[in-house]
Amino acid sequence: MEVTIYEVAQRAGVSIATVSRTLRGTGPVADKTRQKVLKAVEELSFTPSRLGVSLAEGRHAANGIVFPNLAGPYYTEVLLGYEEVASELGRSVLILSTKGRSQVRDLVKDLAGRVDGMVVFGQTVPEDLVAELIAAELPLVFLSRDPVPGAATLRSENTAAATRLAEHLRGHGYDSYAFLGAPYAVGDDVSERWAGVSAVLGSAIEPVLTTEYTVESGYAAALELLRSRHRPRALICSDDEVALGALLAAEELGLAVPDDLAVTGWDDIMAARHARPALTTIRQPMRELGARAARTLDELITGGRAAASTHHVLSTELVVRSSCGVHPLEESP
Amino acid sequence: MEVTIYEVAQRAGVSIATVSRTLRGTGPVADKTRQKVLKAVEELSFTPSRLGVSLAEGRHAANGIVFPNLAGPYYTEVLLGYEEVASELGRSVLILSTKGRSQVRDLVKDLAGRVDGMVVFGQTVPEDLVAELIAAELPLVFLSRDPVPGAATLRSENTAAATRLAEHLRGHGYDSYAFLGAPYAVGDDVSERWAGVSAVLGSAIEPVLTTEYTVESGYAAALELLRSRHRPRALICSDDEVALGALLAAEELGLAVPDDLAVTGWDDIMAARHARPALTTIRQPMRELGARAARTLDELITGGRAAASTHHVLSTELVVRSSCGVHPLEESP
DNA sequence: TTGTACGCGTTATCAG
DNA sequence: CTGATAACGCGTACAA
Repeated sequence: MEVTIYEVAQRAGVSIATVSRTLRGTGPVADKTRQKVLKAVEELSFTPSRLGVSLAEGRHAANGIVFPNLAGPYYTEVLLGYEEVASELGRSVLILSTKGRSQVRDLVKDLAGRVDGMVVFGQTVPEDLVAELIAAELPLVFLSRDPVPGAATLRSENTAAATRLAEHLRGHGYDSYAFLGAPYAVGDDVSERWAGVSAVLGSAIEPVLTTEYTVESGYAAALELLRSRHRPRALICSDDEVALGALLAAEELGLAVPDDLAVTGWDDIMAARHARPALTTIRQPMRELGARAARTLDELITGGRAAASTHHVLSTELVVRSSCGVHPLEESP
Repeated sequence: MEVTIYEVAQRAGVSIATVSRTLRGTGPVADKTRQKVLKAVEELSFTPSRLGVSLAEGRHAANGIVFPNLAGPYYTEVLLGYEEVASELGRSVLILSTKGRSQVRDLVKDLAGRVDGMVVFGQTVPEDLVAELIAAELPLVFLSRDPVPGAATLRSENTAAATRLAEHLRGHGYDSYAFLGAPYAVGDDVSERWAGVSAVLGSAIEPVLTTEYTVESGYAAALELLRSRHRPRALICSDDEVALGALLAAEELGLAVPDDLAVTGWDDIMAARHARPALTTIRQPMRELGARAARTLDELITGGRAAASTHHVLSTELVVRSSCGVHPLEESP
């Protein structure tokens, strides 16, 4: 098997306590003794068992993060920011994607048993399980959901941005709109976006459902919509991938964007900038979201329950490109 | 703290052995006893400590995966395929990105201590550490690197695809080429791609270095190259993101693609399809790469050393779109 | 400065 | 069918 601390102790002619002290720098060790120990460690290439350490220390030195879905740029950008900070803070990161999984409960509980705390995207874990985890006092940071007592939450601003976007489009003079998005739950990002745009556009906009937030489903939904009798003049999509699908559908139908049809997205993923026409969208600080979540979680774990009631909202930015219409003056790369 | 098996045993009026047997279904338990135990478990909402289980079982039921970088669609697509399969096989997944980290050795060793095996992208871990891990008999699957004795390897086909691509471009009649890619090491993907294209194009192609594989560095390198006196007629980029950057540079210089300049990428990420002109590229089965890696690793862990010498190469596909030139007949979405 | 012995939470062997 | 008890690998009071 693996070499244990006992073998090291024996070889160095000391007790395991001395080996532990030497390696961790806790407590005093005579210089000469230290040398013997380090020599034995070197010769046996000893590495303390993570399991043993965790069991004794009573902590995992690891965090988890739960996504609805690992496909697409949005979540992976958040993950990037998260992993970077978590790793910097000396914590390993475990991931779990719930997409298409039947045993979500078990998977989440298993994950919970492997970490000192975790970040959870809204709408990925059933509410009763959420309550269970909070009751167990597991440090928790939720992303993109309404505040929960006993856990920190973090999200990007949606409603005000949606308002700005809607007003911008109205400024182009369009008279009919559609909002393209999959079924959304109360308190999630998309419901907030809908609230923002519908507040401005009123009865001029109507919601249209896609099956999911992917290029394919955006394409399919847009195709059907654009072929219908009441084709809207502008399409506000709930995320960039849906918008890219809409662009594809427009192209297939021979509709010019933005002249025949305006299209906007949300998130500002890489492809948004490279699409032609380039996509007008709302930029979300995805990496920052992940990074902040990692820091907040760390505070929750180390600092105790103090930070448990922090609820932050990161600001977003309207990025005007060309898919929403022609702009004589403004232009943003 | 947490509720332990002892409390359950006490409450049920049995020994911890009986609790364990009941919960795991190992060994016989009288029906009546079982009921008592399950009741106690329910009332205390007991969940066995993962640490205790792992220590006793001698396994983590977790795997790791090491990336050079979590940014960009390529690695995250691989991760997606990996996580899906690993999770299905009942293994948690730990991730580690080495990009910009100073203590890679320590991070990798720590990860190694938390898992039953791991997947490692080539060029992320120093060779001596690789040897160390193999010597420790840790099950290992390498991605995109030359075979290593003692570990399985898996990669996408590069050279033949590069040859096909080069021949296709030559068919367009171009006379001068540049290959855009960051410094590459022997045995990595990009060196194989260069080998393939240079074998066909000979002295008509010359390598140009970017600083990394990103849109930004592709843009910068292309800008400089395209402004030089000997502007090539075609740009073979080592990956799609570099190619997207090149497209941006061409646009800025007023060069029409493909009429003034042909551009090709590699990987077929989402943005490749949505760029205008749409990018001709080599499609790599990224998800499949991750999925296969997870399965191979599982075999290594469970099946013993049998599969340790498997070396698979997944096939790739030339995707002809419009950025490489006008095609009277062929066209592929 | 060093060593002993116990605790951490399971699983599994071996008597009964 | 059930119960002690020995691992598993380490950290650390406490004693020396």
